[in-house]
Amino acid sequence: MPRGRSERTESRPTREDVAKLAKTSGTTVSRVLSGREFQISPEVRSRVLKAARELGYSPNAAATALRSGRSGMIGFWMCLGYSRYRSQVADQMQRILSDEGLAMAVTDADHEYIFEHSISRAMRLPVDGIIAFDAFAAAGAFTELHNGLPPNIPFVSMGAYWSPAYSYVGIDLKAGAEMATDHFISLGRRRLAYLAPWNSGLLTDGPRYEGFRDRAMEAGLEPKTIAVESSTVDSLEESFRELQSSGNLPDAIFFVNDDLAMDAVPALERMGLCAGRDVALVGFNGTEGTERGGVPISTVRQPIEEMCHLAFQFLQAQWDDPKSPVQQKLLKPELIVRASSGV
Amino acid sequence: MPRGRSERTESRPTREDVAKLAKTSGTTVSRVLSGREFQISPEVRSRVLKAARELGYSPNAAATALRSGRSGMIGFWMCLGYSRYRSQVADQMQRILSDEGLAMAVTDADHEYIFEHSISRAMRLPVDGIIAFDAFAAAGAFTELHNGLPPNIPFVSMGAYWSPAYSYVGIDLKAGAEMATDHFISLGRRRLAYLAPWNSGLLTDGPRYEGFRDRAMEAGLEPKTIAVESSTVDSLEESFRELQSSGNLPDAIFFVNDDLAMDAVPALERMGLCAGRDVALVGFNGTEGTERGGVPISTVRQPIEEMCHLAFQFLQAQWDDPKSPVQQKLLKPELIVRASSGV
DNA sequence: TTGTACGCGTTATCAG
DNA sequence: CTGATAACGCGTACAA
Repeated sequence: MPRGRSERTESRPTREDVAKLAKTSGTTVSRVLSGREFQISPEVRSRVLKAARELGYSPNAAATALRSGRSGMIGFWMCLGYSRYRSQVADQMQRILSDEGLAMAVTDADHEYIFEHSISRAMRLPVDGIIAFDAFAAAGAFTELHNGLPPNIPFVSMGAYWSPAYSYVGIDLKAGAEMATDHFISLGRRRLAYLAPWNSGLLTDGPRYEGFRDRAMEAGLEPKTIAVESSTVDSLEESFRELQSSGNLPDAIFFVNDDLAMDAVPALERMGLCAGRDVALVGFNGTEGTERGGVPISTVRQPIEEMCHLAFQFLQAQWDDPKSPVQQKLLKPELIVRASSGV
Repeated sequence: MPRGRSERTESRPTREDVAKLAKTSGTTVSRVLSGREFQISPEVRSRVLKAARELGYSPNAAATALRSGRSGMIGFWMCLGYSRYRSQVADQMQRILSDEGLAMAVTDADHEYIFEHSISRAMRLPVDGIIAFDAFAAAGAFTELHNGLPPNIPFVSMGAYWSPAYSYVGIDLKAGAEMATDHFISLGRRRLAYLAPWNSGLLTDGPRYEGFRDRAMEAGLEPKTIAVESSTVDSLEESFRELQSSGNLPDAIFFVNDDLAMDAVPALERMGLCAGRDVALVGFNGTEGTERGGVPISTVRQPIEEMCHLAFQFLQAQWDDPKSPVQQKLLKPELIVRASSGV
């Protein structure tokens, strides 16, 4: 279907095209389509609506954002990639923003070393604010970019990483790891291990490892680590069998995330071992699904809802008063004890 | 809200602010920061750079997009949410776009019934093109929105759903399901079942189910279905045990996705059964990870790379010539036979 | 090599 | 209720 009889080229129709077709002014077109309750005569309104449909008109987002100064979009920086936890967080944030009439644009917070590039790409989006979730270098890169100045766009980071220069809702992962480790110790477990994928960079580094290591050592125990190849039942089984054959299978394992802990149950079963009895397991994140199952998984639950709500509040504070001081809060996770750590 | 006259408020610095501080013109500022190779005297260049840093200036994305007509952003509509497959597709697309100097903004393609709302939210972003992946109602809603006109913004859908009115790279899921089913039959399996989560809407509907059902019936077999509660080992085990106790355990199961198939292996083991021997398994999507493992999973592999590359090419075609005809291609998946379907 | 001037498509203000 | 008109911040032809 060819475009209407106007002399326009094949480019996108503008407000004025609609106005001409509806025999009215551009202003009126905007008013009708704005959604807000203006006083418009029914005839004009319907003419505008008809013309807009006919031309397939939709407002130019860039122009709207430029003129109004707001886009109704929040940039959400996170690592795309397979994780139940991330998925839940994104979902929760989406829900909060949606309730506020805001939309969420997710941009990939790549890997650390190309973050500078990544950040400039993400900046190509007109957003009213930015929330960075578990984005390692986000806060740092942002600091770098603004050279110590307050950011010219509301920015909040949340999750595992943050920069002292900006608002954040952090999670005290180390405290979580300590809880899990203390839990093992109080249960009388003596051969503790911390398990993470070998290539995650989290095996012998980061707050989870540190919390585990410190508490284990304080208790006079050796803080062993287990590197796995990937997040699969088979990979776990392989690692466990190796340890078993060398007589080094732990009696308690703290996992870097719940997905691994959940897969460990069938892995142990294949070896004739019982999670909770032979080996105590504690996962991390408090992912949905850990509670269901033949062996419900003990886990260190992240306060996802609180984190997201707070992050949004911190953003709102910056809207209300651009020169308000940074707001920073460190949340503690919560240990949830279930069958997998021994009855 | 006081609009700054000559005296700036606390709002974001503009090009002119930088120009003033660097004692030059806005044009020069743009030229220096544009990245392109303009002839600028070293002194002026460094003054501009310094001033920009000092003010924490970054160009207004909306203004840039409005003026240039391009944002360098591609809107990627997909369902956020836990799935290895989706994750891989997003990653692949991100890579392709990144290589082209483009950025990707992911917006959640919600649930079907609120898609109209969802689409208008996504439209608030100035993007140079839109790729919709496995977004059920995207194509339909787009059609609705444009009332049969060519979309005023390059649009391509890819994956399981599409609209005949627009460019798409579809995947023939039904053909994939047929391959899997034929495979079972050729192996001599007679008690076939198709397994999906009960709440996915895919259990007795959609091309996967249809392909399975048709081929099973053509072979004179009863096309049974298995509804599971969730994607966990435990949930699968429960379903299997129920079937077993009523003497209805199939000897071949076709899964709606690989994640479920992978979890089925340990679930069967818990029951003393062996995947591949007692029950043949075929997954769906060809997810990374299916090939590794004690029992490598047979799967119907989606041509992720080809799909993404083609979708991008179709987008490019619309940039090169906005009135180019729609391009549509249906890709066939590929059956990959591994141990899980019986040696 | 640098600067001036215009307009991208929209929203907001202010007259009628 | 409706319609001119002035920005919003930037890219770029054109002039100097």
